Amino acid sequence: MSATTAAPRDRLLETAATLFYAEGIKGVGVDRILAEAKVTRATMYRHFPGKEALVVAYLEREDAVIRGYFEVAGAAGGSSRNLLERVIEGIAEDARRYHRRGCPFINAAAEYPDVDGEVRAVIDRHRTWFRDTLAGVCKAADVPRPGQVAAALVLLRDAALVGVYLDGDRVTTTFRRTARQLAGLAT
Amino acid sequence: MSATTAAPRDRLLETAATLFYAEGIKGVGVDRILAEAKVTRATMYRHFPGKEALVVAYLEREDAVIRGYFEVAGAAGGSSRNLLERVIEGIAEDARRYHRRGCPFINAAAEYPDVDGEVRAVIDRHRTWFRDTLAGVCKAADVPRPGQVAAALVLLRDAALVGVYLDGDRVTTTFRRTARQLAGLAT
DNA sequence: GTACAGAAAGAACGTTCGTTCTACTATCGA
DNA sequence: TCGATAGTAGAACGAACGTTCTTTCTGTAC
Repeated sequence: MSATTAAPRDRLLETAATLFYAEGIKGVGVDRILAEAKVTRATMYRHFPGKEALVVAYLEREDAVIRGYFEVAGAAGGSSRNLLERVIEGIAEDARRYHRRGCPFINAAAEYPDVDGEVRAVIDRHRTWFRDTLAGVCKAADVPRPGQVAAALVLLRDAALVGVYLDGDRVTTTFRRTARQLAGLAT
Repeated sequence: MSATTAAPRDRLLETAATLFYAEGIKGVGVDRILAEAKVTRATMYRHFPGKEALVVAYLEREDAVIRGYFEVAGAAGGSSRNLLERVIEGIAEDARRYHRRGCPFINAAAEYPDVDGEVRAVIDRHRTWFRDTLAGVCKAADVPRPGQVAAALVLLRDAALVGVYLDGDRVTTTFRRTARQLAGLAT
């Protein structure tokens, strides 16, 4: 079972995602992706209209993974209050372990200023979903002013991801403490 | 008095700063900067060793502006508690009015993954200064646990800048409310 | 067996990238 | 007046960019 066992399209997306996240999008050329994915140019352009489509697919994949986290956490049972606790803990752990280079969506937005582009549309969809989902969790947990708290938690998650990247792990402590305080959880 | 009155170096930096912030760094070529600044290639390479030096100068300029804000606010007098209030208000206003495309440093970091590069060094210096300065303000204002509060305020400021860019002005309300609450100010 | 689709391989397109270079001109202090 | 300095103007560099193309191979379904 060689490294090229997976389907070309999957290798392409996997490689692109890794490189885009680690080195920035404009900083990674198509040639580089093709070489590391061991996929030829023609194959890539059969699966994706161009580089930007690859970027969109990368972000949509990222979005799907995060939605998956929430589905698993929601299905796991436990009280609503406990779910809120696990969400906060999950964000901190995710930042510390899997997103040491910051938030893929925030990073991509830095490189794509055009509000009307497809890239920004994906980012927008993800953020809207996240904000709404978090508000639902807060409401279910009987948090006073759930909308306000959810909005603040969204801010804090952005900050936690940026903070781990630029300032190191210690911000996760600040994130946990601040988030729990806002949500009215035991400190 | 034509548009090219200012010294070439100043025009260069002004133009580069505007373009880098508005469109991202890797997305803006040297040719573009030269054309809009009405400066020739040779002149640019006389003042700056290369594009990266222009990026560093852009970020250092941004850093200097923000330090200037704090100097003015500090010299203006008023109680320490009032200074803390003005700092929070200043961050919100700055995000809403002058940084609608997010934080220049966070955006630049998204495009420069190399921790050892000069770009990341400038970013690091800025963030360290900001964190320390904010801790000093909190301490002077007799905020309980000033270190913790300052750390949380840094997180919130990152989030406010990102939030205004990607979600719109309404996050400044969340920022103000959350920041004031953490700092123990009247809501 | 034949036909067809997907993938591999690689040449080539024109454009832009950052950078270097030469040559000419304007300014200003020594 | 001379010579250094800084700016203008524009050609040119090799490399990388994203994209398109033709050709060959290899399965698999009819």
